[in-house]
Amino acid sequence: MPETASLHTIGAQLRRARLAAGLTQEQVAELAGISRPRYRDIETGAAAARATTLMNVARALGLEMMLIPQFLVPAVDTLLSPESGEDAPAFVPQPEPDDER
Amino acid sequence: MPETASLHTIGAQLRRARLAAGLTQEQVAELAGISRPRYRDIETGAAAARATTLMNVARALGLEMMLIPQFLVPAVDTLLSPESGEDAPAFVPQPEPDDER
DNA sequence: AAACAAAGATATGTATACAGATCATGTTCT
DNA sequence: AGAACATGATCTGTATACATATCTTTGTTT
Repeated sequence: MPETASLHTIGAQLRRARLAAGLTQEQVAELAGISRPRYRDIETGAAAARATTLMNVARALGLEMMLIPQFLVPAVDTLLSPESGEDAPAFVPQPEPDDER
Repeated sequence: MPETASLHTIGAQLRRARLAAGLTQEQVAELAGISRPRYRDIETGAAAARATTLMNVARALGLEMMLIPQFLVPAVDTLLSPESGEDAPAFVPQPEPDDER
């Protein structure tokens, strides 16, 4: 199963976002509502999460899972590449805010 | 767990993409390497797929799963809104309709 | 040094995503 | 009308995502 590559790619992205946010694995796991061993497996690419779990983890890290038409991927990558999340650390939304002000 | 809403949102997106591509559930299932009953459950939001399975299904439909920083979501949505169907079958998804049935 | 915190890792048990088979309910055609 | 096709739906069994507990390792701090 060459899906291992995808798992590793996702995991690396999560790890980068987590370190950028200054959070521990345990903190992200709790924010996402999963256990630390499970988050570790996801971040290291050792196991695949469910789509819903990945969405919760992503939100805990300030990311949103989206399905992008393939022909728009280069454009989206351009949006992503020049800048990363503002380096201002120290707070991350919770999974499923449910309400907006 | 109101993750049911997320499941239905994803499923509706897959269904729109599938119909726009003129594919049957069975064709998408085969392209994605899963069974038809499983694809049906995913498309109808009856069950959550694994992240890897969702990626395979998305690719079969010309979509790519991406993790987008939340502050960039509006910009990406703008990219998505004007066009989307690439060629043959003319069907243009609306900005965010509910569900069709 | 010891103490602590964060991450790596394994084991056991449960929930659920999967395959494959089967049957029913529409649709849309000659 | 039937026939072919697409979808909805349920069942049995297997693979794996999950929780929880425990232990080790590495890195940092006093």
